Amino acid sequence: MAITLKDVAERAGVSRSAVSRTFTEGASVSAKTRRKVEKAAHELGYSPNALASSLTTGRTKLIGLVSNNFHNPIFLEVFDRFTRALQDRGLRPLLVNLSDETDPEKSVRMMRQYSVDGVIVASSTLPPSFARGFRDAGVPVVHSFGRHSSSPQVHVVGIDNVECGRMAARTLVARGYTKIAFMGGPESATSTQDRYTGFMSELSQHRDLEVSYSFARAYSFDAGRAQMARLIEAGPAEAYFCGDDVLSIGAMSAIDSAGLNVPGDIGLIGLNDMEMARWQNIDLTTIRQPIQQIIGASVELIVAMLADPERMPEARLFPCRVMDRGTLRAAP
Amino acid sequence: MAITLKDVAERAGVSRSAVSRTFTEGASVSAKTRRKVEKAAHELGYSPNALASSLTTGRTKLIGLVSNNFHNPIFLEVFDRFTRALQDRGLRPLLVNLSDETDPEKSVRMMRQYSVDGVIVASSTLPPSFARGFRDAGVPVVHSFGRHSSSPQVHVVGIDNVECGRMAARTLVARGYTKIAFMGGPESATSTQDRYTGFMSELSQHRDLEVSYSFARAYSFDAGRAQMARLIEAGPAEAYFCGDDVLSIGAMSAIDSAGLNVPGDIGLIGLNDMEMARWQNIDLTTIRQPIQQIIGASVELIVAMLADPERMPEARLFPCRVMDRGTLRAAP
DNA sequence: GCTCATTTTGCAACCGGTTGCAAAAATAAT
DNA sequence: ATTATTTTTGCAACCGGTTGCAAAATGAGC
Repeated sequence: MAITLKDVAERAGVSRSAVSRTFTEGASVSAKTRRKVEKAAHELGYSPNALASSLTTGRTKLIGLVSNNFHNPIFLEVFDRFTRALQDRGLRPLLVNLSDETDPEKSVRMMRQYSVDGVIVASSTLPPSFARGFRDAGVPVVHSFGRHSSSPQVHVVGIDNVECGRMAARTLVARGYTKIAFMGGPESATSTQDRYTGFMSELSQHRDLEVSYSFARAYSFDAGRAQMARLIEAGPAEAYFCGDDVLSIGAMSAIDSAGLNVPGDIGLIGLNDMEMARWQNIDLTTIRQPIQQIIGASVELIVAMLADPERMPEARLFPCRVMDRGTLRAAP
Repeated sequence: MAITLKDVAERAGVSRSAVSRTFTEGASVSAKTRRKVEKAAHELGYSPNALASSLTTGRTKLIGLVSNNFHNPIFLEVFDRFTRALQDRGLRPLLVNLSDETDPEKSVRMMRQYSVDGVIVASSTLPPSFARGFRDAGVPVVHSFGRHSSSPQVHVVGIDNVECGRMAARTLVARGYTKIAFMGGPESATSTQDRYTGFMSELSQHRDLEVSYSFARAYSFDAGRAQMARLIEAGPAEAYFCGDDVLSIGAMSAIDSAGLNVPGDIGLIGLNDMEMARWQNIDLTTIRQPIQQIIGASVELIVAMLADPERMPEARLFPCRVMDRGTLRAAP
């Protein structure tokens, strides 16, 4: 059915090696045979079988893109950017949706079966051990949006969530709020834990403030709305650092439904700065995570690992900054 | 480096064929050798190379998932559903982002190089000819969210956009609006064209109504907001059928910014019923597109084509219905 | 225990490419 | 024109599996 190397070779009247060589970068072929081969290939509509060649070269140009965040709008941006960045480098993303899969072993085996050249784990909630599973199996891996550590075991690209927590705390204090709180994402997420740590550590220096915290059951609108409704019921704080933007929007909606006003009655600051945060009817004050750079660096790193799999793991963290919009009151 | 069939065979003291057979469904192996092989495989941590086996079997279990809608929040739901549905059947989605790629030839060649078993084109804007390119290359293809025709050349799964246009028109008329308009997505999108056609054809029967139309430059928040701002400037209609939900939300924002009120001053009805439409601070009246069913049917069809590539192309259309929320006034 | 049917097994060829190596051809040097 | 050097070419083996076929092993029946 499909046209193979052999067909082209016969038509061009050369050996199979000659054909193979015309299609591989930097191989030795004379201009004359190259022309002959290209002509034959074109006439037959031949395109080389990438998978067959991967057998001998050991390269598939397949990159596993593993995520469990298929419900957070920001991940549409993430997938868009990742797929483009990979495509630009001639790599192909093999998508793995972890949403209902709990066993890390399974996805490791899966990726090995398809002999991907590398894996990008894009998740702010999975523990470092997950990415380590790939490394242990000898698969180059980069954990994007992951938790960093001083002695990283795998490449991590993302932000300093602890510092972001501090930044949020400082911002709320600077705006003169005295009764402030953390409304985090799921407690099991590493990003939640780190943001909590930073937030609390910064505030521990201010003995005059009333500080509290709670967690939503997921990074989702519904969870944010439900949690904020509970908080309002119990008597809310003046301002909240929400786990991320989508939680903030959920919280906003609950505040609205309770007949209260943002930022008049309750101030909110999110994290991510997803596209939607800029929508004028949302206009969320939030901490901007430089997605584009994180993804750029992630792809760069995975490419570097293809060349040198033994490369020492590093953590690349990008600075975040507050995007001041309409959900916090002005500084006093 | 990696463990191969041969390694397992040696360790188990059997032939390579025996090992291969224990790992292929319905092959003839005695219980005894199967035990030996499984033991050895487990000890070595062997997992078969899916790509190598694809060479002889002609099956990669790779499905190309091609889309150009990486900016519409609804597509996060779409990707989530697709990846899960495919995974559940042991298939792997190979993601192709068409956003900045214009040449269909190129993606066809790409898919052929990776010898995907089939392709799902998930797009409401690409013309039928795009999917046909795959079919012509001998690749099984399903066009999800695509335009249907009476004599489909490829499998199409989606909705009847013309009928949806009519439905929107009927709804607006039933609510007593007399000055109504269509604010479509990009004019080049097949979905826009069809919805426009249906909308207009339904309204052509009502000579007493004032009907107008315009198009936004994309299915996006910004485009919807900008377009509605223009319309308000020029003197708006009483109610709009917007190309999709994200356009509606953009429009809502513009109406809000102009100091007008939804649905008091301007009524809106969208299309899709994405998760966000249900958010209480958006609460969009919209026409529900049964995404889950569309995706289920798409995957079912692609699987069916794997078994029988010659299967006659069919169009599977699912009915839509109006989700009545807060952006249209009640019937008079 | 022997024959015959059935199951299990290994051999070897093949899938569609790549690549080391030595022979052949082209080019450069004398 | 002859020889030395470089480039191009084809052969053959290999990548990691699968599979048709015939031989070997097993089991049934007598």
